[in-house]
Amino acid sequence: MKNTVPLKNNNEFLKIYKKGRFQAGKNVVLYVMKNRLSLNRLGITVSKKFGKSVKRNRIKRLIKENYRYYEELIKVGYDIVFVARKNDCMPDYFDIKKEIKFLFKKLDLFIE
RNA sequence: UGAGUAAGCCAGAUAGUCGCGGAUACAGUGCCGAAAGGCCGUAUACGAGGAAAGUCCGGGCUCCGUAGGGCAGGGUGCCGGGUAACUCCCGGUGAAGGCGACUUCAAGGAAAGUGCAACAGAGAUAUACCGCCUGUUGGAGGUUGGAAGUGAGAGGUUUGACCCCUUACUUCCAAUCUUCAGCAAGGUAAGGGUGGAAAGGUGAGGUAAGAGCUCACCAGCGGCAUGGCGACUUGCCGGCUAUGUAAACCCCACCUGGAGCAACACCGCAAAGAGGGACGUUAAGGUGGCCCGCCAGUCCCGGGUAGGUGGCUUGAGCUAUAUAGAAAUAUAUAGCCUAGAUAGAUGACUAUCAAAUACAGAACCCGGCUUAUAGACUUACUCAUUAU
RNA sequence: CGGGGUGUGGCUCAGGUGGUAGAGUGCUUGGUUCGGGACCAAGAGGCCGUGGGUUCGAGUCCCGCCACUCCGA
Repeated sequence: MKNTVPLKNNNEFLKIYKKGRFQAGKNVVLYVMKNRLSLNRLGITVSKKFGKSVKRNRIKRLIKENYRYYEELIKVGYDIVFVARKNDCMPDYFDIKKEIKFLFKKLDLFIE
């Protein structure tokens, strides 16, 4: 991931939840805020309520993989946070892919 | 063939494309830096589990100055062995369950002492309500004996009265038996009916009625002998009966200082810990409950950062073989190096295999236990049925 | 990652020393009132988080799980 660094601090997450734009999907919620850098910063959050550690790791990996797929197609200079939502059945790779495409479109992040 | 018991093993594989982590090697007159080095790039091999989980035990390691003794507290609890250690493992003993293979068991002491045992029941750790028996008092009835009276008969003296004998009936007295009622009386604990439990069980003798009162067998207790390292087994003898509960206090034996890698050590940042104040050798303080012992300093106060490095993976390690042992396990030899992250690396897609799906993700490290778990396989054994 | 704590009527909590599980509030019914509230009386509602064990008998004692929650740089 060339243009992306991970987002680490808790207060950065809080800032994005408070001031950023968001769009909710079935399995994930996407928060987006402009930063003044020439890169994107990515954060993924999964709460303990989602499941045990295997499930939490699984959803994180699926989101990361899909972000990697779309990375070159989206605009630069944003903080992006994904929040996994608890659902009855575990989503697979293609569910997440579809949903992330939909969310990016809604928040107008694709390069024209 | 069916049903079952025990032990063990695997935890998708192969190929391709993209992606992640640390390690090693290489390269670029690349970027940052005074340098050490870091970042970017390429290649190579490696990269979660049988439970990584729960954190229930044990140990290593680190710090608390030392980690000593005693008390308290906590833990363990049939016997022998294994181990660094254990609440673990192996083998055995006993008890319980199963037709059996086999499984399960916190399995020391209740005769050191204390506590508790609701309700029910006559009575709850010994008692005596009912009952049974004896004694005694009274009533009723039967039998026997005696006395009196009446009637009848016979006899004697006879006019008769009267006397004697026999028999029947009535009354009274005594003895005895049966039965009923009572007793501030005694004996008894077989029977009643409650309860989880009523001071051994069954049968016979015995007795006024009964009772281990006596005897036989059984259970339990003690002693001796036998076999065994031992738990214990088997046999003989003795006394004659001992409620349950110790996952109630307790007694006995053994073990046990506390805290945890967010321990801890070093570096850096910061106006600043190389600071200030208080107490002190008769004392106070520390030793994470107390005392003794020991120590020589101890205690209190105020700000910020929450960064980096080490600890961090070569270890009670893994594999193979041999030897010792019944086994757990130990020893020897040879070979191997097999995650080490720090917001936290293993993922995605395609194809093939009949199918790829369970529980589930290392965080200082080991040995166990417990719990979760789709499917597939191997070995040994038991029972039932059929055929030979 | 490590160390603790708590689960009892719908809700907030007692009971923890083995012997029929209780309080307040809420709910239902009746009374009182013209009606409501307040008040009075009666009642329902619990296998004490869950699975075993010890015991004659566990909410209580012991062991294993589950859920929630607090603390530690």
